[in-house]
Amino acid sequence: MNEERTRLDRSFFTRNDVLEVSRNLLGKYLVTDFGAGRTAGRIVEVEAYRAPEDKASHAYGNRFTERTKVMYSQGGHAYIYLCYGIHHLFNVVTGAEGMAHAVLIRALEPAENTTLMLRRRRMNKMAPRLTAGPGVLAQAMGISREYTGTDMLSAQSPIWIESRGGLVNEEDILASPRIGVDYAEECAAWEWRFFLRDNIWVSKRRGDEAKTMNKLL
DNA sequence: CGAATGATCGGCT
DNA sequence: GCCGATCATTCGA
Repeated sequence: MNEERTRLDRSFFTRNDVLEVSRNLLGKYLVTDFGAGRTAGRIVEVEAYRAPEDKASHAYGNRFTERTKVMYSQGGHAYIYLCYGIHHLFNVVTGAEGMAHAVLIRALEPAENTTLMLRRRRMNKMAPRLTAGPGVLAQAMGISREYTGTDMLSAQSPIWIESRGGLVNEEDILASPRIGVDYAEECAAWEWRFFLRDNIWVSKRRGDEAKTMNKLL
């Protein structure tokens, strides 16, 4: 098995098709190193947010505020914000500068230094709740909103994404509506959540999983 | 300046 | 399954 580690290059992120970038992120590795030890996880669940027409996106209608300005930067930057006053959600900015597309990373399969990840989550043993969900995976990886705007293509970035050689088969990628965007009217039905089939680290929420499986199989 | 609202989670029933 | 936590952000007065 080819296990060569290669950081994704700028052109991976600057592509305009955020749905394609989202699917391509499955199977890649999110890595952090803040000096106290490196942690890594394989990306198994993502959601695409496509500005400006996507009502679920913070940049819907090209809304530009202090928080969302990061979304307009060049692909490869990190957009991190606080959700429900508690959880830090990590997104990858994609597209050219000026396009506010983003991919929310929703779940990871722990891959490296699970000891440190468990400690950050104040957990004693391995369980899906370590990294199955956007808020908990950020906590496990040590990611907080102070890193929003970080260019992950910069050599000194403490957060980056790399390939470790394994490929994902297209038929192992399932799709469903995105989680928690019921307010987004017609956009709420768009099946822009992508996840790996039969992977125990994919987040469990709502009963839409079985329906999606039947529909796609 | 005040009020409403989340791209959620985990504990409790 | 339901519900409370908890606060940055946003928008309107």
